[in-house]
Amino acid sequence: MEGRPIRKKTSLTDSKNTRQDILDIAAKLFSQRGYNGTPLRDIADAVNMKAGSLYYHFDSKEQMVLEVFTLGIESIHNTVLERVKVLAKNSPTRSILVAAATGHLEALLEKGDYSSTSIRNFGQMPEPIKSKVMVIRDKYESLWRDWLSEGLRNGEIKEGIDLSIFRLTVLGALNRTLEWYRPGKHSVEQIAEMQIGFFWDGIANKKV
Amino acid sequence: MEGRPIRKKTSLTDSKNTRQDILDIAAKLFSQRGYNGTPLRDIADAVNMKAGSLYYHFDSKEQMVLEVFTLGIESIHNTVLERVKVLAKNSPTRSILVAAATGHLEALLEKGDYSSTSIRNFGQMPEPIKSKVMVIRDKYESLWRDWLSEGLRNGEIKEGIDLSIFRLTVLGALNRTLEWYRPGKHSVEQIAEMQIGFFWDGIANKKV
DNA sequence: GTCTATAAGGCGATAGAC
DNA sequence: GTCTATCGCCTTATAGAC
Repeated sequence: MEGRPIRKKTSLTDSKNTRQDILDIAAKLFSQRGYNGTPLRDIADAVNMKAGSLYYHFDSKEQMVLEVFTLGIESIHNTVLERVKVLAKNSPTRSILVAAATGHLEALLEKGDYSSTSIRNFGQMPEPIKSKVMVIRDKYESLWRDWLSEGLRNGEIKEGIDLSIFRLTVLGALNRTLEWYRPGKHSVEQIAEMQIGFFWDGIANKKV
Repeated sequence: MEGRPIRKKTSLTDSKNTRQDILDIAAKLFSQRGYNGTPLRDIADAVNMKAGSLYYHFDSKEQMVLEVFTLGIESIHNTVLERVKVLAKNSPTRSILVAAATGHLEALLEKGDYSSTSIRNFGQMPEPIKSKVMVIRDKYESLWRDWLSEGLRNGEIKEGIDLSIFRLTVLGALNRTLEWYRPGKHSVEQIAEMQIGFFWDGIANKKV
C-alpha cells in the first residue's frame, strides 16, 4: 500500500518534508490543469511560499515534473505488484489480471495525483523527458507482457490473440478510466472486475 | 468520408480558406503540444502570418480551440455514422460495433488533428468550454448507448453487463489507441476488429 | 530555507497604418 | 486582410538580503 515513510521533523531541517509537500501540490495541479497550465507561482502559493523559493528545492520546473512522473509510474508498478503477490502461486491468469487491474486503478484513482499526472501529461512533454519516462513505463508494462504470455503458454488464453495489441488495449481502457470514474456507485475493485470481465469473457450471449 | 468542401479562391476574398488553414494548423499544434503549450505566434508562423493578424479571423484563442473541439467531435460522429449506415439493416450488434470502432479510429488516427485535440486537451480546458463540448460529446455517445441497449434487448448481449461501464471502457480503449498506434503493421480496420473482438468474444480459451 | 527584487523574455490581445 | 507596434501582464529563473 506504500504509505509515505514517516520522517521526524527536526528543528534543524525539515527540508525533506517541504520538498515532499511541494511535490504533492505540484502533482495535484499538474494533473488537474496540465504541466503547461500550471505556473510555479500557483504551486508556491499552495504551499505558502514565494515562487523563487522553490528553487532551493528544485533546479527547474522540468526537474519537478520528471520526479512526479517517476514517482507516479513507480506507484502504479508497486501497487499492482502488491495486489498480485498476495495471490496463491499459480493462480489463474484471469485472477492475476483482475488483481493487476485493481492495483492499477487503485494507484490511478485513489492516490492518484502522481500517477494521473504521468498519464495525462506524457504526450506533451519535451523529448528528453519522454525518453527517461518510457524506460520505467516499459518496465511496468513488462509485468503485463509476462502474465499474458504465460496465460497463452499454459492454454488459458486462446490462440490467435495478438498479445501486444491486447495489452495496449487493456492498459488504455484502464488509463482512460481516470477521465470518467467517480467514487460512489462502484468501488475500484468492482470496476476492475467488470473491465477484466469484459476482456476475458466477452459480452456476447453464447446461449443463443 | 467528408473531404473538405472545395471553395473557389476569388481575388476578392479568400477569407474562408485562410480561416480553414489557421484552424488546420491550430488543430495540429494543439494536438501535438497541447493548448497551453501552443502560443499563437507558432500558429501564425506556420501559416506565414503575424500573431496579431489571427484576430481578424478569431476573437480569441479560446474561440479557436472551441471550434477545433467541435469539429473534432463532429468528425468522429460523422465518420462513425457513415461506417455504420452502409451495413445492412438489422445487422448483428457485433458488426455494428466493429463498424463504429473502425469509424472512430479512422477519424482519430487518419484525419485526426481535430479529433485528437478534443481527446487530449479536454481535461485541461476551462469549465465554460468543457460544458459546451460535453453537449456534443454526449450526443455522440448516445449512438453507442442505443446500439448497446438494442443488443441487450434482442439477446445478443448477455444479461448482467453494466452497459454504461462497458461503453465507457470501450470508448476509453479506442481513445487511448491514439497514444500507441503507428501505421504499418496493422490497418485501422484490423485494430478495430481486434479490439471489438476482445470485448465481444473475450480472450479466454473456452476449449479447456 | 525563505524572502524581496528583478532580470529577460513570452504571452494574449488591441490600435491604427497600409 | 495583413502589417507594425505596443500594452499590460505573466512566466521561469537568478542574486543577494535576512
